[in-house]
Amino acid sequence: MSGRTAGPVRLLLADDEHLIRGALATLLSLEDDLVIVAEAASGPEALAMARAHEPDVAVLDLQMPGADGVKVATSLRAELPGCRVMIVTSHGRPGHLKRALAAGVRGFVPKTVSAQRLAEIIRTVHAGNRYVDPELAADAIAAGDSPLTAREAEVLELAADGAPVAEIAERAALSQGTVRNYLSSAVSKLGAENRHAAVRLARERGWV
Amino acid sequence: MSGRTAGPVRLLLADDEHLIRGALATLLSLEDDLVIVAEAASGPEALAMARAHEPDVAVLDLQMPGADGVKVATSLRAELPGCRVMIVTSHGRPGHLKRALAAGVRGFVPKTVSAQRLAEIIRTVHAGNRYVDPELAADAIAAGDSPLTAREAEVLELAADGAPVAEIAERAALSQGTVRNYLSSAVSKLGAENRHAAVRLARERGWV
DNA sequence: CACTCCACATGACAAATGTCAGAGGGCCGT
DNA sequence: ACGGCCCTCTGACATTTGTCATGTGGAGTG
Repeated sequence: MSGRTAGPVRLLLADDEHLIRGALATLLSLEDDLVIVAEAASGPEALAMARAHEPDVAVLDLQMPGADGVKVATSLRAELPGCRVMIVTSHGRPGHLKRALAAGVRGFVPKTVSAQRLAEIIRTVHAGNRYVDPELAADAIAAGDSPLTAREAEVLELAADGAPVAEIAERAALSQGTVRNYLSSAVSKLGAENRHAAVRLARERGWV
Repeated sequence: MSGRTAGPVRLLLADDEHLIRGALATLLSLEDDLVIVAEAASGPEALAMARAHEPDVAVLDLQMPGADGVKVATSLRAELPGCRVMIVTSHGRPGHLKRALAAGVRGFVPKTVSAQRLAEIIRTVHAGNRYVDPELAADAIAAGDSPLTAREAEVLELAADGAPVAEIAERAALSQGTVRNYLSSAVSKLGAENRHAAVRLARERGWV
């Protein structure tokens, strides 16, 4: 019993880029067994549309205003367990994949695939299977697990926008010395030159 | 005499995201007066395709592997003066617009427009007019001109990836003291807290 | 229970960075 | 020719980081 037993797969399409979303909607509609029942241009809108139309599969862009694809996926998972969620993205950072999988996403594909291929993957996901782009999966595996402790990651994240230690300490409710220690250990664990390089590395690997 | 006097507008479509490019190609083909004569997935490929097919209008994505849209536009301008170039982008930073216009780009639109609208804009550009998304234009105007001197901008750029002063000094062939002075004045001109915030600001406004 | 992580802290020191003042030379416009 | 920018440099100083040693206390595990 995967969604409806017969009939077309009912899709929700969410992407803030009208051009892409419209084009995609047209192309996917060409497939006999796929029908777009709703479109959205932002995270919250996607959520609302999903509630209203209860699609079989939600195809979400990763980066949207309001709430990103993963956040939407998390909410969807709770509210509409019958709705499979898949994410389509331009920038395939390993971290996004990890977060997405943790949020119960069933499909994760880069926008470099063809519409044909996407349609196939939608069917795969609808059938109850999972699909992850092999390339992205390989990256994620190569990146491995974060060597950072929770606090180190938190402090590193607060340091991301170039804030001085004093501000980080305040925002994390830590002493400045502690912040510097965490930063220092994070930097050395990542083998980075300084905190900024460390932030970049951690971002690339999805550890923040 | 703009391109061919009659007949359909011959288009080159360049975008590294197969999904988008394919979808776009299909949608634009629906317009009677537009025909896609070539597609490309990278900067160099776009250039090669343009040489081979001499399209009337080249629709380029801003971010592509190999060479970004603006670089391609610059080359195209030199090699195929008859080919109008327009840029389509997801991320509309004012700086990109400025660079694009300087490279002789005739149209600059965000991917949030509809395909219908894009088709109209393609016609506008083909007719010899220019088109710039009003929103992006407003941002660019609001950002104004850079208050940074050439050197300040250069040093700030070298500082962008978190390199230490010593390295910046070496790469710019300046003394460390000079580098710190430039950095300092750039930071104060931009009203930033530190060099990193300054880099971010300058990037946003297209001053680097 | 001992052992090992982790969170959190302090204090001290070296290195990097930010800020000032000053100073010479070049280019441009009036 | 003069004043006004910009480029370049130096030296000195305060502040901010990065690094290290070291300590306490809690949580989890063998």
